[in-house]
Amino acid sequence: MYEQEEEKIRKGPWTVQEDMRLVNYITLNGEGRWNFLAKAAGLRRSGKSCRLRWVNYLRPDLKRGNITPQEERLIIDLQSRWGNRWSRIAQYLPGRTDNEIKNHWRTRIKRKFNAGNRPSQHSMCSTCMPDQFIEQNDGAEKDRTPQSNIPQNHTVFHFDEQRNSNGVNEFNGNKSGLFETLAMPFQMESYADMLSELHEFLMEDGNLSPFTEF
DNA sequence: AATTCTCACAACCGCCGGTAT
DNA sequence: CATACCGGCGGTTGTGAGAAT
Repeated sequence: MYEQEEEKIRKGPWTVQEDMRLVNYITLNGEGRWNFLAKAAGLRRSGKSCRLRWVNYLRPDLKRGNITPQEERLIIDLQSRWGNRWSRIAQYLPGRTDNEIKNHWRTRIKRKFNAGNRPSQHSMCSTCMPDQFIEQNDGAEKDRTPQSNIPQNHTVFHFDEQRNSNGVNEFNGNKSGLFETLAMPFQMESYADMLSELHEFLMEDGNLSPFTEF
């Protein structure tokens, strides 16, 4: 009875323990094979759910902080070109996820449009999105490797870091998840630091490993 | 102070295409 | 070739937080 309940796939918000388990497992073993990963990490989650949590929230290369005006203009331009191809659009905004862009579009940009403030289409082409750049990447559409065909030194990717009034990089406080709810007193400069602190914590704690039940 | 409304976003769902068997 | 499985995508929903009343 209870054991059957235990076996059920969990849904809903992720707990700190689940986040830690997932981060720890992927850091040690890499991502992919999500269904296997979910079981191997001892998570009572679907592979899909694990992938989503990692891709949209826990990935180390995510850019945290508000969408900048430059990024917003890029989103508007790319959306006008390609429609709701969010994953494709996300490839041109390093550190941003398709989910994040989609949410931003729906909740902010679209509302602005509905209010009659729609900017002219391709409004940023001449400044931030040279045709040469567009064409180059259109031509490489089949190459689905994110960022693999993005010119490293192109100005369009030189977005400023989101900084707060103290000039410190903003680590956006999301409503739920590892960063806000961790009880540990992390003083982190970057996600990499957080990961190493997390690993230290896991090793010291001794109660949590990817293979122990909780 | 209490209630209602609005907004933002994390997470789920269903579908589709690619790959393995 | 047929089927099953998996991962990725876009659409949608649920919910917490803050603002407005």
